[in-house]
Amino acid sequence: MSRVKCPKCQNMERILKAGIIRNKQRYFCKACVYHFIIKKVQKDNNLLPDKPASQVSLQDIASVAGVSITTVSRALKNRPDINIQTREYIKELAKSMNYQPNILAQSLVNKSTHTLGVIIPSLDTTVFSTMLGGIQEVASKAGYRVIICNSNENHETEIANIQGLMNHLIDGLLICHSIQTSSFEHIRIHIGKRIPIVQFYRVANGLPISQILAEDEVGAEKVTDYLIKKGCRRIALLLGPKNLSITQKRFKGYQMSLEKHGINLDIRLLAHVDFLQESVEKALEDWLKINPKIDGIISISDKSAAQIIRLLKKKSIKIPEEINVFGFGNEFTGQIVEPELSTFDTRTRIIGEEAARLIIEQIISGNQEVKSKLISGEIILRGSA
Amino acid sequence: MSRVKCPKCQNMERILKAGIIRNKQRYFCKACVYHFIIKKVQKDNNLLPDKPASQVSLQDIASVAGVSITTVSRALKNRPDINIQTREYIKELAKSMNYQPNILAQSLVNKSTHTLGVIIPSLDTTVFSTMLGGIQEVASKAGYRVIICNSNENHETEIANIQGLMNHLIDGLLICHSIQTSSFEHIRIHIGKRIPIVQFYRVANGLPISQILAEDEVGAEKVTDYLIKKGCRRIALLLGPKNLSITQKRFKGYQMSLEKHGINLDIRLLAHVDFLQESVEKALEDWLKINPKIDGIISISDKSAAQIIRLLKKKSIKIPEEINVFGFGNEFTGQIVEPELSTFDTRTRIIGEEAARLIIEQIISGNQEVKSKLISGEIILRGSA
DNA sequence: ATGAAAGCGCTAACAA
DNA sequence: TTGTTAGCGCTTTCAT
Repeated sequence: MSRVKCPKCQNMERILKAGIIRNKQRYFCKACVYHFIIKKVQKDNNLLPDKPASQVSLQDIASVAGVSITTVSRALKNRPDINIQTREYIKELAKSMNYQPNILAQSLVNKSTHTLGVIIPSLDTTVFSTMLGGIQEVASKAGYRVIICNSNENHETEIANIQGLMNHLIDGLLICHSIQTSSFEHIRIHIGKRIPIVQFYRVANGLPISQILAEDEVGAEKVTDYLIKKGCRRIALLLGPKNLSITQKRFKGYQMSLEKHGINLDIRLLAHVDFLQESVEKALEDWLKINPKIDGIISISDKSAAQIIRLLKKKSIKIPEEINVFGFGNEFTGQIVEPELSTFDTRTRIIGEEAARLIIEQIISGNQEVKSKLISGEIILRGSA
Repeated sequence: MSRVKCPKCQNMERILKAGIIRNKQRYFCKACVYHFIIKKVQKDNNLLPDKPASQVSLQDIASVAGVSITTVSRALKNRPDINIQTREYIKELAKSMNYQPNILAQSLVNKSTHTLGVIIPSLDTTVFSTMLGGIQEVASKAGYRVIICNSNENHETEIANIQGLMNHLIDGLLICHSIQTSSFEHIRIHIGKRIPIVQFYRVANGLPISQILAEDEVGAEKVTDYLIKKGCRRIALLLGPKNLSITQKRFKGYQMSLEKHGINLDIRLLAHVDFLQESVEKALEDWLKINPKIDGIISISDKSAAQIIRLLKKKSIKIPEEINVFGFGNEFTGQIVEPELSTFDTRTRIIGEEAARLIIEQIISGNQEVKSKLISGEIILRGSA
C-alpha cells in the first residue's frame, strides 16, 4: 500500500499508481477522481556524471532558495514587488548556479523572440555581406539577434526560408529577393500579420510593405550623364535579370540620361546577366562585335566591372581611352583593379543599417505603415572613367 | 447570481467570480474549493479586422474538426495510431487553414531547435562569407537553420553572442574566434554539456572540442619552400595577432622551411597586423627599410596581398622580379590584381562544409568525441610569384 | 483509434 | 511581499 496522500482530498486509502510520467510516479485518487504526481527529491547532478548537466531552471533556483518560481522570476526581472533582500539573494544565487534563462520558453510566453530574420540572395559578392554587417550592428545594439538565410539566388529556397522563419521564430523579416524571384505570393500572404516585413536593395514594387532602396535610378542617370559629358555616345549597360527592380530602375535612369542628351537607345548595348563570370564574359564578347564601337560600359557591380577591365586589358583595349568602365557598389575590388574603378557608391552598409533600423522601429511601435527610403549614393571617380 | 456550474462538483450555488484571466472569466467554487474558467465562445477573427489574424494552432484545427488536440498532432505527425480517414481529413483541413507549427513550442518540448549557431569574426573579407556559404549549404540540406553572429573581431561580442545562442536557441555551435580572443573560459564552460561545439579555421588548441582546420602549417611551409626554390632568401611574413592559432601555425611552417634550407630567421621580417589597411601599409613601409632587402612577401590573406601589390607598384617595385608576393585563401580579388596573385588555396568553402557536417553528425549521434580535421589546400601559381 | 492531462520553462493575474 | 494557478502551443503517456 502506498504511503501517499491525495493533495486534493487528503485521502490516503484509495490511491492507485498510475504510471510514470517524465521520471515521476503518477497517482490516481479514486476518492476524488484526481490524478497527481509526487515529485521525486531533486536529483543531485553530481550523482549522474555520465549525463550532461542540464541547464538550471527557475524551479531549481526556487527549491534551493526555498521560495516559489514566481518570486525567483520577479527577482531576476527586477520587479518592484519583491523584498529587496530576497531579490539580491536570489540574484546572487542565480549567478552562482550559472542560471541562463530559456529563451524559447520566454519567447513562447511573450510572443516575441527578439530576433530578426534576414534573407539574402548570395554571399558571393561583398555587397550583401556589407549590408549584413550594417544589419547586424544596428540589430545587436538594439538587443536583437539575427538569423541569416541565404537563398542562393533560388526562388524555392527563398520561399522555404521565409516559411521557416515566419513560424514564430522572428519578430521581423528583412528580405532582399533572389534573381529568380518574380512572383511574390509567398510574401503577400504574410503582409499585415503580426510580423512586419521590410524589403531592401532588391525590392518588389506593388507590395504594401516598406522598402530601403539604393539610388538606382538617379545613380544610373548620373553615371550616364557623366560618361556622356566625357564624350561617350555608345554606352553599354550590364544589367541583372529583367524582373529585378534594380535592373528596371537602372535602365530607366540610363534611358532618361540618353533622352536628355538626344542619344538614341540601341538595345544591342543592353545585356542581362545572372552575375556569373561566364555570362559577363559572353556579354562583353557580344558588345565588342557591335558597330559603331562601344566607348563606355556601366556594370551592374564592381565585381563584374573589375572582371570586365581584366578582360578588356587582355584584349589590349585601353581603359579609359577606348572604353570607359563604371561600376556600381564601391566594393574593395575596385581599388585593386588597374586602372582603379570609377563607381557609384550605393552606400551598401547604410542600406543594411537603415533596413534594420526601420524594421525594429516597426516591431516596437507595432505600426506597419509603408515607408520607402532612398539611400543617396555618390559617384566616386577613379581611373577607369 | 451567476448561472455557472462547477465542473468538479456540479454545484451551482456557491460559485464566486474570481477575476478575469486572459480575457476569460474565472470562477471559484466554494463547495469543492476549486478554481475554474468557462471559456468564451471562440471569437471569429473576421469580427476583429483591426487585430492581425493570429496564427492557427492545433487547438483551432481541433475545434473545427471536432477532435482533440492530440488527434490533430498525431495526424500531422503521421503517427500510425490514428484512423487513416481522420488523418487525411485533418491534414487537408490543416492545409486549408494554413496551419504553421509553432517552432518555439515544438523546440521547448523536444529540447531541440534544429538550428546551428555560427560565430564568425568578420564579414569584411570573403574568406568568412565563403565559409558561411559552405555551412549554410550543408546545414540546410540536413534540415538545419543557421543563426549567424558576427563578433566583429571583438572578444566581448564573441562572449555575448555565445552566451545568447547557448540559451537553448541552438543544437550546436560553430565558432571561429575573433582576433582579440586569447582566453577561452567562455568556451570551456560549455564543453561537455548538451550542445556540441566545433571550432573552425581559427581555433584554440588545448580545448577538448573538435576542430576543422586549414593547412596552415603545411601551406606556409610549401609556399616558403617554393619561394626559396625560386631564389628568395629574404622572405617577409605578414601574420595576424600572435595569439591566433593560424598565426602560430603559419609561422611554424615558415620557420621549418627556412631551417630546412639553412636560412636564418630574421625577426624583422615578421609582422603582426590586425587586418586593417593601415597596419598592412605600416608593416610594408617597415620592411622596405630593412637591409638586406626583402625579395618575397607571404601575406596572411589575399586581400592584404592585393593591397601590398598595389602599394609596391606605386613605389615602382617590380613584381615578381624584385619582390615575390604570395597570398593565402584564393579570394576573387587575387584574379583582379596585376600581376595576378599566387596564393595558397585553403579551400575555404570546404572548411565551412566540413564544419557543418561534423557538428550535425555530433548533434545527431550525441557523440562529442574530439576530432581534428585538416582540409588540404594547394598552391595556385599566378603572376605574382 | 481517441482523448485527457501533464509538462517543457517561463510570465502574469490574482489571491492571500 | 509572496504564493498559487493558468496558459503560451506543443508532445507524450496513459487510460479508455
